[in-house]
Amino acid sequence: MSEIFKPEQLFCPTETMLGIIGGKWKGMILWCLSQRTMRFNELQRTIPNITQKMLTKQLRDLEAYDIIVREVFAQVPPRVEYRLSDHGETLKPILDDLEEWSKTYLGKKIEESRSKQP
Amino acid sequence: MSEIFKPEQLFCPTETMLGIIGGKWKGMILWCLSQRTMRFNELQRTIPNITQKMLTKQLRDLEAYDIIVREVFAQVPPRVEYRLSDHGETLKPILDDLEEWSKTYLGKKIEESRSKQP
DNA sequence: CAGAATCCTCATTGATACTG
DNA sequence: CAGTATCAATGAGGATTCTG
Repeated sequence: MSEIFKPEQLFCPTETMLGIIGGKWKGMILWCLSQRTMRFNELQRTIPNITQKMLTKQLRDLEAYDIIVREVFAQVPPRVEYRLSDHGETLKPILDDLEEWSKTYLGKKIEESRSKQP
Repeated sequence: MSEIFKPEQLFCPTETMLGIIGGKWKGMILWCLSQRTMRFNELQRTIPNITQKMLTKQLRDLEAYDIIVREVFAQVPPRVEYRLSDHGETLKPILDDLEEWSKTYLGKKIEESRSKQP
């Protein structure tokens, strides 16, 4: 997943997708940016425990995949905004579905564990 | 992702989801099993380069998440079949959407790279 | 056939300090 | 503010051997 484009490996579309949104942080970053445009520090404050290094790396990856857009404002102090690209926007319904499925899944799981230990 | 259930960390449904279908192999395994029930060796022959250890581990994970069902037939030689659980079945439309999105994404990417190097 | 057990490598992640 | 740079830890994934 570190090399951004390996056409030989792209025979499986689902794997491509998981390469893009997978990992520990990408889901949360995309969720944040699907709400609105955010600055670097906003993202870091919003996402618990993410380090600067990780946030930077994930943002660079997503940018390379054309999922997000990085806009630099030439001013002091520096200001960099991140937002979903057009590509990224098409991802939103998918992410919503994922969220919906997960909620249902977790709901059932919690129900099950409750009925076992009353 | 190694510990199967950490309720404290499950506040983010999307992350849960990615924990379930993420990783290098789960996508392919789920895709296979969404086609039909398969035996261990069938899966290994179908999925390129996966080792026994990895296949075993991923299958155990998916089983623990209640996404697939493992059925053992008491006979010699041993026979074990894997199939999607009811939970897993609800995942199919999502996987289809992921595949669809990825195809479109890859299509645009190939188009772009073609127009840059004619 | 369907694995379990062991040992190993290397990419991902993290902690910390520094900077234009 | 928005990053780099460096070093250290972790764990996913792999190679190989063995077994009921």
